[in-house]
Amino acid sequence: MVTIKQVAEYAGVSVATVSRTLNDSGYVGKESRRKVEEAIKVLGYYPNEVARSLYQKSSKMIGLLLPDISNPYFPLLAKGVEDYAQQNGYMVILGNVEDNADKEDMYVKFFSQYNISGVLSAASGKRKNNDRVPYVLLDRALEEENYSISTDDRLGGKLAGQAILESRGQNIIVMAGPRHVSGANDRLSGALSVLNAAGASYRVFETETFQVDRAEETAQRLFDTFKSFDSVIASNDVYALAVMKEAIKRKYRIPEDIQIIGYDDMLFSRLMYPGLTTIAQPAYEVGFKGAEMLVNLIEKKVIIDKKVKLKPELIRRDSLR
Amino acid sequence: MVTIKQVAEYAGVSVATVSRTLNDSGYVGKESRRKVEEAIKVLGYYPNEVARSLYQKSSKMIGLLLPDISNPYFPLLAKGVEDYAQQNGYMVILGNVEDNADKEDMYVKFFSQYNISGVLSAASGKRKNNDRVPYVLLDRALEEENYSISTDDRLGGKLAGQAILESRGQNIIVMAGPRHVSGANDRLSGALSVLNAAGASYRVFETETFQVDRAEETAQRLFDTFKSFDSVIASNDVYALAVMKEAIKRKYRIPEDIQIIGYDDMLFSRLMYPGLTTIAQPAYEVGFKGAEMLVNLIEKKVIIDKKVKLKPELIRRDSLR
DNA sequence: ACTAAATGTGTAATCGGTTACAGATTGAGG
DNA sequence: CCTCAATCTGTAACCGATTACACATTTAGT
Repeated sequence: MVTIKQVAEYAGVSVATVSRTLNDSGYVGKESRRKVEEAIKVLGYYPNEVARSLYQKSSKMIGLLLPDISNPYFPLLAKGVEDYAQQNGYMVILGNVEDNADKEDMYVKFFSQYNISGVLSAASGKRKNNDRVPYVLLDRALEEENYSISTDDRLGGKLAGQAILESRGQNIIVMAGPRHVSGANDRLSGALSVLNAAGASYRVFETETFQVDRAEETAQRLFDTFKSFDSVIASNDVYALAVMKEAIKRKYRIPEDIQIIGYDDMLFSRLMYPGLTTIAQPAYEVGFKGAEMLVNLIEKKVIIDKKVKLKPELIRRDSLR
Repeated sequence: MVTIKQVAEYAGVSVATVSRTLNDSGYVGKESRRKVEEAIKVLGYYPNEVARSLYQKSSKMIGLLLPDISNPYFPLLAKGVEDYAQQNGYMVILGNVEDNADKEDMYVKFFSQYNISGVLSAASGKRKNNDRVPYVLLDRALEEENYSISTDDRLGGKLAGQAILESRGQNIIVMAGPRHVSGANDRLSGALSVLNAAGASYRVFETETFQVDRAEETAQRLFDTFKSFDSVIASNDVYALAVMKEAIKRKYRIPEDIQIIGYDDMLFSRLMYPGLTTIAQPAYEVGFKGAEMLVNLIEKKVIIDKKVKLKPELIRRDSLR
């Protein structure tokens, strides 16, 4: 690796001058600048970020904490983060924390060992942000006064409820996601508020997990528990799919006999037959805007909103009448 | 942040002694060790990796280059990498390179600026590995003599071909993935070898991309191009799904009229109705073993196989007769 | 022409670790 | 009791950058 010292030597100036040229800081004479630029080009020099970040006590890296990369929602979010970061000269460090507070702590410690300049967290943990590092919450707006980007899940729930009402759902099953996921509660309460206002008749089906492997079994249980219903508001697309599969297996027609609405809009939701009507969450945008907010925080720019809520959107396909 | 200097001071020894205690290197007296450990505990000290890596010219970070995180195959792979890394004290830096050689170069440069100790790449680019950093290829075993972990795609293709033959495919369409993806070629040639050996009649349908948004359109084109066929070997699960959807839309029954086999085994493949029979790729394992190989390379342990090929597996569900 | 401000440059300290080297102490063997 | 090796420990150099400070040289203003 070529160092600043070698550049200085080649250019016939001191390392300070090279550094000033690199960072456009302080005064640098015309001729010196030319010689330094020449040397940099000839030697193919680029600065060592480790040395830089040792002195600055901060590197151009941001940490991204995810509860589960294999859940299809998060890769999209990660892509948004990565795109913004990359465009602004930051690197993303990935941490898969699996709803495990210890793992989360471990990562936060790791991060600080590497002088990471900020953290983006979609993980559940309520960190007491005693470390001075900028922290932005993704998709988990807690009550406290921290920065966050999230989807308006209550609105999403309302949208789903409205869509079902508009397509004349009479006998509705509302699947409630796990209680400990705050977004799931908001969706439920949003949906119920609309249903209640319209005086519709519905029943709530509790599911205790978002785990994919349990989806099929849960769908079976739903059909076994409730005899007759004509509409299902699923807690997410994976469950919607499982319900759809079970419905078709049991010879119901979709949407004629049973209509279904999902939540998330995963890529396969439109590849189903019939296409799944669902509430799209702007996962990519959550990631992108989260990264933007974090970088602004790091670079101490003004931030208008501490808490940004993005709007979900109804995607009409064929699983509603 | 508490530094080694403060620890030394508190313990009443020199920084060298603290460092020796931390790294179990050189001689450290019993009493000194005790005092240092005490001080570390009291002060809550943990070493700054940036400083360490500046001197060592290598950090405990590995770079992971992915062509597209939003493609559902890669998150699983990433999880495998992340799990192994985390268990062995390494951090993972994510780079989404999108089949873009410039972006890949940019990342490799980024990585070297951060003294990254190794790179795991699932990206297409054939890097002239002139940098001395350990490099392991994931799922892209090139001819050259570099390290790699990949799936035996030829075998996967054969498995698919055999499965179709066993379920009495008469008139087979084989979808060829993009030519520039080496794995896609291997699958194709594997499938064809089996089909040829059996003297089966088939036609090859070329697709030029693995992009998800093009899947539906491609499936329509397939049906428009070929009048009659009873079996499809799809280039991956997304395409298999799109073909299934189009088939159902056109009132074909699956698997009675048309049977379909996919490739990858994505999570939604079993949530379809009918469940998609497919060739499962051990994505998680590719990631995990790749990380293992890389870490062994970094730590200069002996490596038995430079090129590891993992076996794909047939997952029987309901889309074959 | 004379002073003050603006500009240009190099030396050395600093960031927080690791380690070569030297000097001190202890212990074993003769 | 002496010698030599083994064991401990501290000082200082080093990793590759940034920057405070001192000093030199221009430039501007009167």
